[in-house]
Amino acid sequence: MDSKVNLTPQRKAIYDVICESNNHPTAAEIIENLKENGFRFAYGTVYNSLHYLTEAGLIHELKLGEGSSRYDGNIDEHQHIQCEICGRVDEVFTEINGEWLEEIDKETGYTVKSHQVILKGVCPTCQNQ
Amino acid sequence: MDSKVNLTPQRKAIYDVICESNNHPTAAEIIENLKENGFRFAYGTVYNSLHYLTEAGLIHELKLGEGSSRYDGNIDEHQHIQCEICGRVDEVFTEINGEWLEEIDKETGYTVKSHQVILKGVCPTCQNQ
DNA sequence: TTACATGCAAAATGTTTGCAAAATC
DNA sequence: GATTTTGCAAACATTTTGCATGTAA
Repeated sequence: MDSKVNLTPQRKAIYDVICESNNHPTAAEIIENLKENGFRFAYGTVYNSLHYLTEAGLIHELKLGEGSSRYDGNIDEHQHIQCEICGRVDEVFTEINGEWLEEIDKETGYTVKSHQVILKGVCPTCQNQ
Repeated sequence: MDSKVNLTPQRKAIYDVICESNNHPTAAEIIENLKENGFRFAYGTVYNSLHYLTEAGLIHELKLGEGSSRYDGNIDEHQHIQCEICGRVDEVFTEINGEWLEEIDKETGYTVKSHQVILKGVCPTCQNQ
């Protein structure tokens, strides 16, 4: 299916920024980053591309409740933790217990399709301050 | 500490709407609901009051990644599940495994302070359709 | 009187949309 | 030449802010 993905120069540049960033950038951060690299795309183009890349499954859109979405180039199943102090977002790969989801199914009557865990805490760097 | 909460008529009306709603209303829904009850507060006042009530610990603000916040009058520790089809939000009381959080601590180096789980699925009503 | 609350409108924020121009197949 | 993508600006929705007015200890 990857063969069908139409990676225009703009989309590629945006995708690269997301993958090279280690901090789940927001759209605004992506645009800023692009400027530093000499690109200057319109907001519309960036959001367009982000939607396209998300649709294509190359990136994930993270809505952590901050107002602006963040974007993640790692498409493996994982969760996120955000530092309350500096705001950085890191990956969490320890998976949630499957039994827990079954419990929810029973408790709520819902057919559970997906889950997103947003953890908050203090990152190692901020702990040393 | 509750004795210090200053429940003005506006705040009380807003609080009542949230508690009486069984569907975690958004600010817009709260305003609409207030209108039906004959109140007509300014947007600023409603947001002001929602912040106050959140600060006071009477309600919780839910950010489920929809663009707009929802508000919840149930302040017991619990999570939420949202129907992908009709959008309604229900409570989930089955708690997450404590060991899981300790794992995260070890894996990430973060001091985990809180966690929010957002489940998506299909509610019983929508399943029958 | 002093502090806090309200109403209103304007501003800020993040995102989406419409459309003409450009690029691609 | 048809389809898709881009760039830009305007529109949009939600939330926040500033300030004058009003209310309560």
